[in-house]
Amino acid sequence: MGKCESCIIRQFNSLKSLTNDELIRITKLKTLRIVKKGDVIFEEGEMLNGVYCVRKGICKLTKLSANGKDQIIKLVEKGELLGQRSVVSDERTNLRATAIKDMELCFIPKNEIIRDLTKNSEFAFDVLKHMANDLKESDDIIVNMAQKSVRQRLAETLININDSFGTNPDGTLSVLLSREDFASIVGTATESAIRVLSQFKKEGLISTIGKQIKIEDLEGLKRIE
Amino acid sequence: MGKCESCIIRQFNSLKSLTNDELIRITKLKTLRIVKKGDVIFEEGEMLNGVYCVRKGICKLTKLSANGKDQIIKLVEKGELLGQRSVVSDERTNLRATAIKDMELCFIPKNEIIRDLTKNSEFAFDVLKHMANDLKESDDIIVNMAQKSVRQRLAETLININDSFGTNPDGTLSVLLSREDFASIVGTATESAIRVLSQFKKEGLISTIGKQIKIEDLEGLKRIE
DNA sequence: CTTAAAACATGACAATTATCATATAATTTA
DNA sequence: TAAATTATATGATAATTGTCATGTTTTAAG
Repeated sequence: MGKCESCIIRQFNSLKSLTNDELIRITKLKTLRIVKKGDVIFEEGEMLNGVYCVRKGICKLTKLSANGKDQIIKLVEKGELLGQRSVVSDERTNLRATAIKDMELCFIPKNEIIRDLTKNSEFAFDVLKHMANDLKESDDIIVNMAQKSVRQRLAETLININDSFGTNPDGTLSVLLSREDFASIVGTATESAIRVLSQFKKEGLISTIGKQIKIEDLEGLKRIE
Repeated sequence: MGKCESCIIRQFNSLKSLTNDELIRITKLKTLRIVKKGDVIFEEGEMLNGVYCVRKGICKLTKLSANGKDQIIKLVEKGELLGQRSVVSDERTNLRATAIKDMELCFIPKNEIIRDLTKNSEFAFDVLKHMANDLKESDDIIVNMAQKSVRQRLAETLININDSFGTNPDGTLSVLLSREDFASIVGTATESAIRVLSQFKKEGLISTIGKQIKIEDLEGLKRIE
């Protein structure tokens, strides 16, 4: 297993604010976890004993609604931290994390993170900034959920995935989601999501190769308001 | 103007983690701001030069949607801090703050807050905890918006306001909101909010005295699923 | 390769919610 | 106090979205 000091991944998250000594400590304490597509990394309501640093892959954070449906709150990709909120609050997780692609995760024990948070205010400040950004994004999602149509939300979801995760060589979105996942991001019935995607296809905004989606008219999608 | 060291309000927010020296510095730098019901404390997109500590009153945080409607994201009451997110991120505000009752706010300059955040890791950690909690609440709201009906959301809103802010001596909710405000919390048309409230009234779940609302059957409201 | 299971797709219809119109009550202003 | 404005209320109707049924395609398992 590699050393945190020389790991590039940490440049993308708050761990970049740790000192060399702190990184050396973490290198000794961290454990690697390999997770396959579809596997659950942690359940909603679980007590987390640390945070995960995502080395490879992508996962979804979901919350089970009272009506039995899952709502996807966020997609987390390589470079991001997973579980900080629960560790910071010293509470059980409020979300479930499920791998969307095969993943490699570095698990860093809670005690070490807490220690660094209280000792290294630059690190604490950086984690704070990241959480502030998450909060802003969540607020935006609330407004979208409350004020926009399924059609608008789905168009934005496609645009966001395209922007954040990019495309494969053939132009299809690199993150492969099921229609149910799309419905779960947008907060609608699976059938409704399928229907709107079919509509987009008819309008020439997207094309599909199997369940892969390719954006054909990004500007057109943006124009859906 | 009073001294921060002896102010009770700060026990309710992160300022309680400041040292006595830091509080004395803040006392000298802070300014009092009096705001009347309906007044805007800061606009969406404004650059904030500090944070507000709410000494008295309540305000709403709203975001303007693309369709021109305001969405209420959060109600902030006495004891809470206002504007930390923007100050921490060093970004313009993403929300507008409007007083719902007459308010008294202590304004603490940004530099001082940033200084304390970087010097005092206990303070930084505490602000972090508060933001983690805000984030969790926002995630819950997303799920509610996405998965529950207007009727359910409005029932929950009444319950939350009752729990968080309590009632007047006559039993009516102590926070007086317009029907438009309710619609803006729930994310629906004003007419729809009015209709559902009328329905609740017919069902004996609430009663109204003018625009004041009194919860008559809390358990009944909770049963709406 | 064949079969079973899961995911995708679409029609028909019901339920929810938005919009527009209009009326009444409450509040503010002149 | 009267007039004007704003907030509340409700009906009628349209638009959106959900649910159930059913068929097809894709994927996984044996």
